[in-house]
Amino acid sequence: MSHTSGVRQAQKEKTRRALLDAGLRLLEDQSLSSLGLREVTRVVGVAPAAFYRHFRDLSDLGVALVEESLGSLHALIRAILADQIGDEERIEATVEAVAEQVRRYPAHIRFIARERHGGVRPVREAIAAELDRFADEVADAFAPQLTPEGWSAEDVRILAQMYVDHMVMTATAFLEVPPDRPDEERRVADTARKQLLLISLGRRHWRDG
Amino acid sequence: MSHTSGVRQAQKEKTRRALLDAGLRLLEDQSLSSLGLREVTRVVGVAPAAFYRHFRDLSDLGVALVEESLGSLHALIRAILADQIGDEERIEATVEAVAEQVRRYPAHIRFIARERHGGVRPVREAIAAELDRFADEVADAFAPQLTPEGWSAEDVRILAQMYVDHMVMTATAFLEVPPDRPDEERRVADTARKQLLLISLGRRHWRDG
DNA sequence: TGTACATCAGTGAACGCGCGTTCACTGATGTAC
DNA sequence: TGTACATCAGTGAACGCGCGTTCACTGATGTAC
Repeated sequence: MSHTSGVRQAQKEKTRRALLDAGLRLLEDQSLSSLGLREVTRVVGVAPAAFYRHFRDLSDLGVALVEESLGSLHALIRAILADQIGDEERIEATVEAVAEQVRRYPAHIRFIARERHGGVRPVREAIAAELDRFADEVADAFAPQLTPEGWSAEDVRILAQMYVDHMVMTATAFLEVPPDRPDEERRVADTARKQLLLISLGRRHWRDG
Repeated sequence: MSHTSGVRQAQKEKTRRALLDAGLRLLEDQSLSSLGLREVTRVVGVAPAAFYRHFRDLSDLGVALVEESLGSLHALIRAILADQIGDEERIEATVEAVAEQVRRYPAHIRFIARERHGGVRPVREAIAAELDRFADEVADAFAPQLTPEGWSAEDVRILAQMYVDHMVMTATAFLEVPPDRPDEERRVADTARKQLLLISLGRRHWRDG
């Protein structure tokens, strides 16, 4: 089993990580379709040709970044959904979790926001697929409560999609807050909470509206 | 007043339009930061240097495209807001208007969606400024009804922003429908209407929630 | 443990190519009288 | 209306530059015995 423990393997993995990190860093001020392969290898300090030992091309690296970027968010959402808590606490927890995620991984979030509708199809498709899986999970978490209230599966899914879209929107709103402006950050959080509350109110009155 | 009527002036304007159209067309499958100046002039059939008679650089052309892209949408929204009609009819009219706009100007809408968080700052800022003006207008249209109900100006503005964001979201959802799939298009419209209805229900119960 | 051979991540030089920008120019359009 | 000069949108050649990709290579790591 030299595959997982060798020195060579570990060094290769280290270079791969460095390429991903350099790519992500460079993507803070440009989009994937204008990122250069040589630019990435220059930051890492390896020869341009070394890139091909790890990725077929830059869109391949982009897809790897999608998985990494949405992976942590995914785990986080699942944790919030699992908790059996009331609407208002859930809203509070969701907005705080999104804020924290943006604080910790701003480059990942920016990458997703930028490339979601960006110029590189495989990356766009990877993001769309991940966000769809998100919405499915949210729908599964809502179904036990809403189905007995008379909600159809389609309507539950529509609501779930709205939550996911709102989360992405909120994340990008946090991103646009300049650093060291906690007042603006609070305003964004406040807006997000109110919007979630509005959706929540709509949901409660859905069947009697 | 040779400025508005001369033959020379008219020909210059024609070339400028051709550059904008070529740019927009090329931006259907790539993002602005990877678009080439020579690529644009090649499509138009002029020398690369001719570009500089019309725009300083490609991000300058991008900003011009933002104004053009959001201008027509702007007029359209104002028309919907001006009509004194009920919630459900307004939702119907809004979704249909967005669908029609996407059918007519798909490239413009795609451009906005792509560059809203894209890699070119001046363009991002132009889009953000235009969308903010949208939200202001929507807020102004809602205020007369909501203020007497006890809504604060901030909350009206938050609601307005939610509508604008939802419209952009719906537009991009329509864009992702493959051509000649009226069934999928209907599904997107249905989802958009239900989401707007949910927001509308939330709004009605805002003050007694 | 020691030796001989295999693997393969990273090198460095080379390639052809298209890019953005500059410049002096041309010739049709515009203006003054 | 006709003439002489000014303007300026578009030309075409030239420039230096960095790009992505290829290739045979090197030398440290891994494997078999």
